[in-house]
Amino acid sequence: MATRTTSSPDTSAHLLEIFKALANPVRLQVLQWLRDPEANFPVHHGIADPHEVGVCVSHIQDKLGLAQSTVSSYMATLERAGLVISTRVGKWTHYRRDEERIARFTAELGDVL
Amino acid sequence: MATRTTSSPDTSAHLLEIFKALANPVRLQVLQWLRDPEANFPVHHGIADPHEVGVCVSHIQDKLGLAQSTVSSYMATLERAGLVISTRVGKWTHYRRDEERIARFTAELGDVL
DNA sequence: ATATCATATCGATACTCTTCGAATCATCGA
DNA sequence: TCGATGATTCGAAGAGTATCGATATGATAT
Repeated sequence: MATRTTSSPDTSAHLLEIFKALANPVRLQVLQWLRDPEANFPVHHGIADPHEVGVCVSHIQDKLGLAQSTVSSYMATLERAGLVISTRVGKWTHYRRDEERIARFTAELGDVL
Repeated sequence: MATRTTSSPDTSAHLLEIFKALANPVRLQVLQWLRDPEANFPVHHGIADPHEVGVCVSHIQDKLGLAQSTVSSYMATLERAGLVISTRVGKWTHYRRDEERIARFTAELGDVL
């Protein structure tokens, strides 16, 4: 039985926010990289597996080659859209995909689009 | 047997173009209105059913209350993204959803996102 | 406490998008 | 062919986004 843990009505405004977040090549790329953290990022300093906590901002920044402030702001945008979840472990902020909400988005998109 | 008529590989660039087209409240709204032309727009002057040809720009413009040039440009954006199809009947340009491509987009989004 | 490291926020600048009105193009009817 | 009507294209003003460097916050270790 798949109980819906996270609840949020996916309003039209929120739908728009998701599309805006995805309408940028860098953010879209990062989201896709995060599908397979081990394949796309170096392992983090002894921290548990990346599927748990995610990938820290510095690694994403290294791979993108953009300013740190830029990356931070992009990740915040993705988080506001509900596409990623941030977890702070010590001084590192890790981001991982919110698979549940992404799945719900792609699944229900046909009904609302 | 569902044969794929329209072929286009849905490249990452095209995916981005779709998201950009959808990342605007007006364009998103029009696309949703076009799901049910009869319910959302007045019937056009004797022309066949709106599912065939679609809705003409003037009707969309009336409903939106934006300048005609603006509406025209929005519809062109939606068309470039492959979300609508335009059909010229006399002096009227009609737009309807490209249901096949929209369906493919929503169906395959889970794989690519 | 303080120095240091990872992130986040702020302020500026360049670029893109939104939206308009005016000019142009296309089609129909007289 | 001419004038009217619908649509597209063009050029401009304002709003929003991308991106940076500088500064601020939060955490760790000394």
